[in-house]
Amino acid sequence: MPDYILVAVAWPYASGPRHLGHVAGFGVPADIFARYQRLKGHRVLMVSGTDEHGTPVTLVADKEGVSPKEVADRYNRIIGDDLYRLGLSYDLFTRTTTRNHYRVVQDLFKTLYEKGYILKQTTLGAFASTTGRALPDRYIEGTCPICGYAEARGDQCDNCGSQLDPVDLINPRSKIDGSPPVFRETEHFFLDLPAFAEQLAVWIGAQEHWRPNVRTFSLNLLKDLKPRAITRDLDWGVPIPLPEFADRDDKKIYVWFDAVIGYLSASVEWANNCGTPDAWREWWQNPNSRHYYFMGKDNIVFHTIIWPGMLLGYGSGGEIGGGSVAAESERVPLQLPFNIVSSEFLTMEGRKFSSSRGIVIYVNDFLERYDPDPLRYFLTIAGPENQDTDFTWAEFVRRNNDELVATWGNLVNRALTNVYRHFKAVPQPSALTQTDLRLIEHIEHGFGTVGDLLDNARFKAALTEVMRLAMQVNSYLSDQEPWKVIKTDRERAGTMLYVALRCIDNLKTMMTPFLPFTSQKLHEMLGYEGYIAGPLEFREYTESDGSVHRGLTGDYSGWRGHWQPGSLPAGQALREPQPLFKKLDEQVVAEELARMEQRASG
RNA sequence: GCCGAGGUAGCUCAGUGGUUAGAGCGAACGACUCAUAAUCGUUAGGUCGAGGGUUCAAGUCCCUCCCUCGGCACCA
Repeated sequence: MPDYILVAVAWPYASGPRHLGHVAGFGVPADIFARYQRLKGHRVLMVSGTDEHGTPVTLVADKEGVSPKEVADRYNRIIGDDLYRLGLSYDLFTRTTTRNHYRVVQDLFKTLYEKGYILKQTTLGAFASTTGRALPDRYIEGTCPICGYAEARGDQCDNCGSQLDPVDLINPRSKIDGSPPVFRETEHFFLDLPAFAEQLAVWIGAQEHWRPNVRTFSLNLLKDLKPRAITRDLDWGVPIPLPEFADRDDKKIYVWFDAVIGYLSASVEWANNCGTPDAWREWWQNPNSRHYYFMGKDNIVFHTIIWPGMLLGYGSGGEIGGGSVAAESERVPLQLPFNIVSSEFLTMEGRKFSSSRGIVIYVNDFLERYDPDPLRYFLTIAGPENQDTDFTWAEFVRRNNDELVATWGNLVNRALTNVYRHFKAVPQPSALTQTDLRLIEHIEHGFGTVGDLLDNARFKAALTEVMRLAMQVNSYLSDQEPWKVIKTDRERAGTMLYVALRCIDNLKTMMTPFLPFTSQKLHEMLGYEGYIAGPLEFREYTESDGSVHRGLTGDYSGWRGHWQPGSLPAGQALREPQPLFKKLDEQVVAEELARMEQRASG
């Protein structure tokens, strides 16, 4: 494996609080991966931020009578708090409204434009007759000209499935205020995707390590590539960096064009924040680095076609800056993605998440009442890794009580309680039996098997394997019965408990990517000092124009943990054991369902 | 309509052409009672959506059909 790994996490959209489906799709898997790779000793750069431009933010702002920036500020804070509380170990979680981001986005736009990959075309656009704002196709509804369905969307009829053009709708109206739209010609910039079709086909065709659905889906898209508009008639976005558009408030860069560039701009910002402005090049201009992107399946096209197309087009041209500027001949092209880890969707009690219908569990709401590690456990073991999966409260309670608490929590608790009661410290082992050695070896073997699964982004299988190992330690204890042996042979009982603790110490390391909070707690109970992994922190960053923004970051270089068998020192004093997890009352299910019903009807 | 994904034990899901199709949970029985009434062991439970085909061999590959879900590019 290479030394430099970029963990690029999809940017949550800042039009509202994020729900469990969002963090299940990209946040938790990405963090597990990043934490694991750091424990392996690799240089990991994990970046993301809130995606703050685009129509939905302006709609929320209009509705509340505030500016889009105020909406973005609010949800940037709420989402950042969510991610912090979930322990998502970003090297930088920033936002798309920074000067740095604008500068990098404009550089890419300009470079692509100068190289001829951005074309200007005139199209017919819809605008609200009331406010004059542009209406994306999705925000127009009317009667379907094909089947007569009265609530067809501007781009597609949900009834007959036909693809539509909003101009063809009968009796079209704005979904926002019901007024009829006006159609007029408008000029836009288009990314010339067909120019990259051949290169993309060769590249994607060679990515046999991608999840099959990602690869197949992307190859299919290539069959019919069209230039894609990368500007919008909107006042909220990154300005178009061409003289005739610089001061225009009615046309900005399309939110998705700027959002994917965030991976790069956040890396550049991170390097600046660290006082090493060229450090981002170790990931982006290093042919040996590997870039992993984490997202929900709805974002695949942006990460396998559009962003790679932009990167190919940019090549070694332009210079993003942030330090020394290399001569053009010495520039290295930007790295393409190595893997696109796309997840499916999480549904909620059998239904699609829907904020408007109250079928939703917001991350901040969830974390008010429950701990982050049980949620991380559930989202990993039962999350939408390969197919849509369903979140139900009954299943959450069961997974927590019958799996997490019963198997892993109880193993830790029973072992530590025994040791603490009789020894207060890691017992000094005497000669180890064949059984002892076999168990230790078997658990240590897990670093290989679990590690391989994590390298391949098979999080569910990896966690299942760790749980299986925990069961074997439980089995060992039940079989050896140190609590009986101690009455006649204190030395042998101490040895058994030493064996169990040594296995638990190793399982703790394997659990750390999945369950960082309780692993840290266990780390301390085992008598260690310092952080096995963490902590996260918020910092304020001031830019050249004086604007200040908050970033989620952390100094992860001080992590004590290593993805390898530990040598638990005999004699190390333990701290008094506490349960790692809380057992949840069955009543939680009824309470939470009632809460949801109330929200759905209210 | 087109494209794609799925349909495997009561539930949630693994399964890379090759013994008798697996795991966890649930169930039954037994053991243990150190531990958050947790744990450990044993057992039961499946014509792998239906029907054809290829093959020495099919849950796995091919075809047809049924059912569920997703995407279809100016929502992000």
